[in-house]
Amino acid sequence: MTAPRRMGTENSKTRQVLLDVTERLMLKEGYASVGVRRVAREAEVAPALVLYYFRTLDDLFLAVLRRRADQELETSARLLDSARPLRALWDLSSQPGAALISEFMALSHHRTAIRAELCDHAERYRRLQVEILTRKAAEEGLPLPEGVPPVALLVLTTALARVLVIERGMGMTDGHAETEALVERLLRQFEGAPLPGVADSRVAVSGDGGTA
Amino acid sequence: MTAPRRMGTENSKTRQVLLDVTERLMLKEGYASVGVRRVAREAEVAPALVLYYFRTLDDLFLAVLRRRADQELETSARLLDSARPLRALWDLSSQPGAALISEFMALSHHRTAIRAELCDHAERYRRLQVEILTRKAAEEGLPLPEGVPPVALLVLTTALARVLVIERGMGMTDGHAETEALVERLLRQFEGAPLPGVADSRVAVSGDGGTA
DNA sequence: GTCTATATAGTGATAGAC
DNA sequence: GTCTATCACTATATAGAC
Repeated sequence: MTAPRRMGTENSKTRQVLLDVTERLMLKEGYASVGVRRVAREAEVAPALVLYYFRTLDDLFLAVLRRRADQELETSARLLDSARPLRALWDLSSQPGAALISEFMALSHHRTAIRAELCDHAERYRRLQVEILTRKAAEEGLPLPEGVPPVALLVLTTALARVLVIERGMGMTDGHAETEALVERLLRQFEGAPLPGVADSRVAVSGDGGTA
Repeated sequence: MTAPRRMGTENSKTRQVLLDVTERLMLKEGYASVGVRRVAREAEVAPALVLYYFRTLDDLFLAVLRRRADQELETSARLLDSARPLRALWDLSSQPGAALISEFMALSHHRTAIRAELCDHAERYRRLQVEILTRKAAEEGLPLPEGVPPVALLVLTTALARVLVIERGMGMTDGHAETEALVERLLRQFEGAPLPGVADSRVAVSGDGGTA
């Protein structure tokens, strides 16, 4: 029954710096480069201070994940609720920072506490997006392809963007230009699509963009 | 000028076991779970034996990567050269073992020797597939969508399959059924597509599959 | 709130016996 | 070909001074 260890407050500036440093480190050098000493060095504080704000390394990772998850939920909700939700989703998922979630996926292989949090976030994130897309599809003229469930469109879009971001970060660019051109063409088709119910509101993957 | 350290031969059975163990470990618990002692324990040998076959841990990772890369090149070349190359590609990329490359991508963030090898493999892999797909598209009746560069089709297919494999491995299945149904529908369309040049050989993402 | 010092356990890698 | 023993280093985490 020893006294509980002391711990820093949530709104400390140092705490934010530690979160920033960890996030940057994960993106640049991968989760394995994150350690008490390394984070402390980058933040220019003593190693013990890291464990003053975060009891364990897992807590540090979890805090970074939660902050990012909240931010993603907020940003995506705002952007998706626009005139061009699909393009917004594509742009959002194509940001370099989107690679952070992939890093957490890799990390979660051997940190089970993180897997739970990550699965939870992914589920909430996807459901929120489906809800917004579906609502917009019902309410407005809807720039969305018919016959494709919003959730499938969501998975496809985010998956493709995510892989491109990761490959780009590794210096792989083979086929990216062609793929991005294809996405751009599809997005334009959705955005320029006529009202639902019209015959050629379908989305042709091939073709010159018109109905010939 | 000390004598070089001793080292095992390429075709040793123990060596193969160590490679198997490492690959399995990476898939199940992530690259961070791979260590000299852990691999030795799983293979039921002494830790020093791992470093007898692989001078450093990097060498072990590289050997696993190279074996997998060679195997992927061979398998994909064989499968892609079939009547339904796209479906073959999809099935191949959807195997659980495909997650290994993702794990190496994460690992390569802080092991530069691995990044080079991985980029090299990815480039050769993609080019081989493009070459086969393009050749088949030219030679045969071609079950391929027009207006979409083979390389873009390749990136799209492998990216989507990869993300689904990873998510499945984490227990996330949200939207997978709908996405797989969409892929299945597209694959069927390609396979059942008439000869190129015909008006409706285009690929409709929406619609009931016919030209209505 | 931040530090120094340290406990305890882990790591990759090496030398040399069998 | 496989082992035991060990070196040098790093890891997370804790205790307690300032």
